[in-house]
Amino acid sequence: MRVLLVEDSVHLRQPVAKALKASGFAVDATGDGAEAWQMAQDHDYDVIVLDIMLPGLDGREVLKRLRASGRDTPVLFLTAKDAVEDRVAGLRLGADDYLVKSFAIEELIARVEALGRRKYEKRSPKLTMADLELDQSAKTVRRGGCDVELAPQLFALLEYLLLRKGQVVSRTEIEEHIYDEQVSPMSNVVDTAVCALRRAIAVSDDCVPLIHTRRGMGYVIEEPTR
Amino acid sequence: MRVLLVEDSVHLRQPVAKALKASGFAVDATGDGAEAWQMAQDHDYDVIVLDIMLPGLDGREVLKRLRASGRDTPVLFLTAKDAVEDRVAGLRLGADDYLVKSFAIEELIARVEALGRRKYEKRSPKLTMADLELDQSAKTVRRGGCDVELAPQLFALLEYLLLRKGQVVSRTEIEEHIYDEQVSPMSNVVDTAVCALRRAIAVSDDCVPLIHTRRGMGYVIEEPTR
DNA sequence: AGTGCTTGTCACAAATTGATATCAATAGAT
DNA sequence: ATCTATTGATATCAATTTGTGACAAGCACT
Repeated sequence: MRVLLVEDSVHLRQPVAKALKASGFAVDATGDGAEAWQMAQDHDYDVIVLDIMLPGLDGREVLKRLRASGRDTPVLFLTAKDAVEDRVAGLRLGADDYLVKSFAIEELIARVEALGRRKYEKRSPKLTMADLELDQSAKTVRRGGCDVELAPQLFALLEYLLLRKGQVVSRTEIEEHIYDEQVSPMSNVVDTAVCALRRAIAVSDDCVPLIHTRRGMGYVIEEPTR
Repeated sequence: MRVLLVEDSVHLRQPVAKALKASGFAVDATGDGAEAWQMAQDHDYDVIVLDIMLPGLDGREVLKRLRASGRDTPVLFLTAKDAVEDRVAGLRLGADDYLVKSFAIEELIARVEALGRRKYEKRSPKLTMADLELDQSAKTVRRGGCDVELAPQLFALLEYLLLRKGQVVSRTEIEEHIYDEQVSPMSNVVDTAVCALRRAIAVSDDCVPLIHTRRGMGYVIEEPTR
């Protein structure tokens, strides 16, 4: 999942970005409203964390433009004040959630996770398919009763595939959701990651393969009905 | 929109129910956890507002059961205390939002509306014809409940034919849409592709042919009405 | 109407091209 | 120091292309 973090105070932005990354998100961060708007146009983020008070463009304005351009990316507002009318106004503008500053970082994480899930219409933090089970909040994976340890990136990949199970996911889409900005173009990171993930979730010899290749299109994770 | 309100304190339940009704929601209210669970099973609510502290079943427990039974109804938690770990736990259980008691009623309304709206905003683009179904974004095709795997070019061809269903499409048009620019003039790529596509979507022996040739003109994809 | 000619269409197989899997080595992070 | 991520090279595999022959439909001429 890829998150855009917009917050002008470096003292807040840095630790938050770090914590989000530690939770397995790909994070792009900026402190400038106009730049944020630009980035949001360039990429379809899974969640946007948006400070209201910003240099350049105001957070509200960024949200307004975003909605006007038809994007329905979940947005979490960061508000300095606790005034009710502010929150209500934010929600009516199309924000999905807000936090009052002085929040605990773990709470922000939990909310960003919840919003991310919502984008894919999943309401439970557990993703399953056949004998495979992934718990988004506990960050654990089991296959047929066997615990599987996945490196963060592989976990993120599996999570993304599961969120879109049954759908063919292109390399580009994977790249954009799993990795943040610095991705070198002509690289086979995705291939390699898929290869590693396949091996990792093949817990026993008689394991049905779940991740299928659609040549020229991408990958699908699908029930082995066939 | 139908809302289930679960809150044991009558002093809170009554005015909230009234306000929700005034905003145009159909409201069912109860103060008992077990009863709430029962009601949630009987009816597929658009939003559930759930107090954590409840007689009978605990709010958390209700949510857990709800998710376990596969319901993905949006849930808004009402928490008495402002303890961070409580909120985090709730969100991790699959709640979509929460409010700390002492909230303003208009804020609750705004949030319930936001949650309810979401449910009806999703749709994946699908092209269909007879028992054939093509999902453009998932890049999947089904024929009469059977998954069909199509190579990229065949997929593109079928997509194009479906976009122009009922119309006769010339070879040249197909060439121009499916193949970028350069195709050697005297080539039968299109014929070959159509042939392959016909075979691919003939999933069973008693399949009506959908792609018809118009001699000297091109191809049409049409309902077998005739 | 029937016969043969012509042209458009279909189906197959072989060849080409291009995409993908996997490995091993390096760079980076914890 | 160990684990993880990234890269590039290579072997493998599958989709697409191309060429060929058979086939069917339309046409003209008898």
